[in-house]
Amino acid sequence: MSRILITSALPYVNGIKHLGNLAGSMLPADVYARFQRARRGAENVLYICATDEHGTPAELAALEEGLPIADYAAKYHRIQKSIYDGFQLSFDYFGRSSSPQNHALTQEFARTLWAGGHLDVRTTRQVYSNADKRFLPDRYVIGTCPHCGYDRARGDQCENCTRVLDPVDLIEPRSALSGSPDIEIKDTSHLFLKQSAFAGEIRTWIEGKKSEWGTVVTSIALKWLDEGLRDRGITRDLEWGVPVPDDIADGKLKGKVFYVWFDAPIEYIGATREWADAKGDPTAWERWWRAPDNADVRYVEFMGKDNVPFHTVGFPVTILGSNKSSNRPWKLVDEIKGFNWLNYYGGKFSTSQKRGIFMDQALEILPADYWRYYLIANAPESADSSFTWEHFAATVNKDLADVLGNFVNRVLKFATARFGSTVPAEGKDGPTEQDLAIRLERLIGLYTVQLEEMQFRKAAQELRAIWVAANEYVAVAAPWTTIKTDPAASAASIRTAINLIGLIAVLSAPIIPQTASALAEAVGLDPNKLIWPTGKAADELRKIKAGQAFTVPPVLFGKLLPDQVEAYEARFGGDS
RNA sequence: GGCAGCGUAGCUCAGUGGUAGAGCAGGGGAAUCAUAAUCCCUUGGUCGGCGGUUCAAAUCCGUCCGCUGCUACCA
Repeated sequence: MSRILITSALPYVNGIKHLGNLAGSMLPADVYARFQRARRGAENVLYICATDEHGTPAELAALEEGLPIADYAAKYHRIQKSIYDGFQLSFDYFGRSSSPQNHALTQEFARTLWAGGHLDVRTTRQVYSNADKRFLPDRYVIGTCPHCGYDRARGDQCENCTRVLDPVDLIEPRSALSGSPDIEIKDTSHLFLKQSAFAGEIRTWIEGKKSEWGTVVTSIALKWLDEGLRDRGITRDLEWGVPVPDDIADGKLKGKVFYVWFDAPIEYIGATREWADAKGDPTAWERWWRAPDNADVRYVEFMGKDNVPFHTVGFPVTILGSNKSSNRPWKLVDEIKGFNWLNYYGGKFSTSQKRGIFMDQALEILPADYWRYYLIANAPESADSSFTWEHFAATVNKDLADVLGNFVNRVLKFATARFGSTVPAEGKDGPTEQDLAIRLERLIGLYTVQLEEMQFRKAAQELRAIWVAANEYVAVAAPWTTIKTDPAASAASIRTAINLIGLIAVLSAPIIPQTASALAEAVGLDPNKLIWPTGKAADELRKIKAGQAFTVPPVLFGKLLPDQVEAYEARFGGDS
């Protein structure tokens, strides 16, 4: 059995993430990981994620909270982790890009790249703020736009006229942090990754993946290549980060750290090493990441479209460059699943404007499965998708409460009333059960293919179709009618219907794991041992035997009422 | 400005050359086990506009309009 390595883009440590981050990388990756574990065994799947902790925004956020950056990063790592636990994200390990493991790996990659001639030192001119005592990234310099006169233009781009700027273009430039005009342009040296040398190799690679990867990914990657790959600075003048080792460039870069986009993808490997160390098997990470021991590993990355350039160009250059001088090459990604944006009422989720829903708030309102189902059924796969409370409520009420929840409830309540609390033994399967099995076999096949191909919207549609098929079965079998004339037939229908609940638990588990566990427990299955169906559907419908005790779980999904929807809109800034 | 993606039924979206599809909403019916839930049937679209290629275009090409995003020192 081949193994699958899964990573989702590292959430930035800067505060609490909103639902867009969940929908566009972590949640689909988790669904895929859960599906693959059920299919090929948990030991053949490794799902890795981590907080991305370096960079200017984190340092500034720490200043704002009055915390040392290390404490700030630790705090938000902890907070994010607990929220992801709440959403049932089943990381095998959730690491930190500031870990010692990542420091070591990042420095090792840099040394190898330096030795291989893939890095060089260049002097750049950078804005320095004397008041803030730090270099400022372009966007943290503000001033008057030379083109349109907008007086709060940022150094990278004017938000008013959308023109791309250089900080030196600005009239009356000042620091965006302190507002101080006491800034100057200073020379500073940085390491550059010679990406341009890899343009041909990257293009060949991307072209080869064109039919396999989605348009979001390949079109963004090819756009960068078409515009010409530029070499990229991979160090910064900051305190917090992975230090550039002294043995690179004769110590000329002493005191500088690597650019967050250099060390963040390496943390995929770093976090795997954290995982290996944590479980006391310190070389286990290499069996996933390095040839030849990882020959059976397929590596899949999940990310939003903003991350695509770094995963199709930057990180691959790091890997390919290092591999040129290694007899144990690093794993290059096999498949990239990219997502568009989840919008909020057609606009962006916005922290500053208090629009949209943050993950901690979402969990306060409703359990994880409500969000997980909605976000997978409406995943921004082919285009941006838009969250509205009306749509959310309609989806939850119809699909989860009416179609799934009510099915379980109607079957188990009727069964308890007529047959007690164990699965009845009477009666035999007939043509109705055969029809059901034929239908399920087809639906399970379609659903499995969609999950395997990571078509999440379609997968959710197929899962829903399975729930509908369950309702159709009981409507045709009508045990409430047959109970009057042919109690054995009624018993057989109920036995099949209870097995349907068990099967639904297995099939639903990747998307709605908490509900799946509740269903499994209700019909006497071990929720930790749900195996993906591979055999005949008819056999799947006979797994739960006569005499098995079952319980009626509390109502699985409540409905969102119109006045609640209105209240949420008011609270979260929805405008309908 | 340049580039990319999108524009299909009231809503959310499939469909990439061969007689327009799904779910929801709307309408009709059945059933009464169940969270008044379910099941069946059904109304509804000149596939953004215009032009072209083709025996045949939602699908390919051109052009225009609209929405969204990206444009490399935010990540």
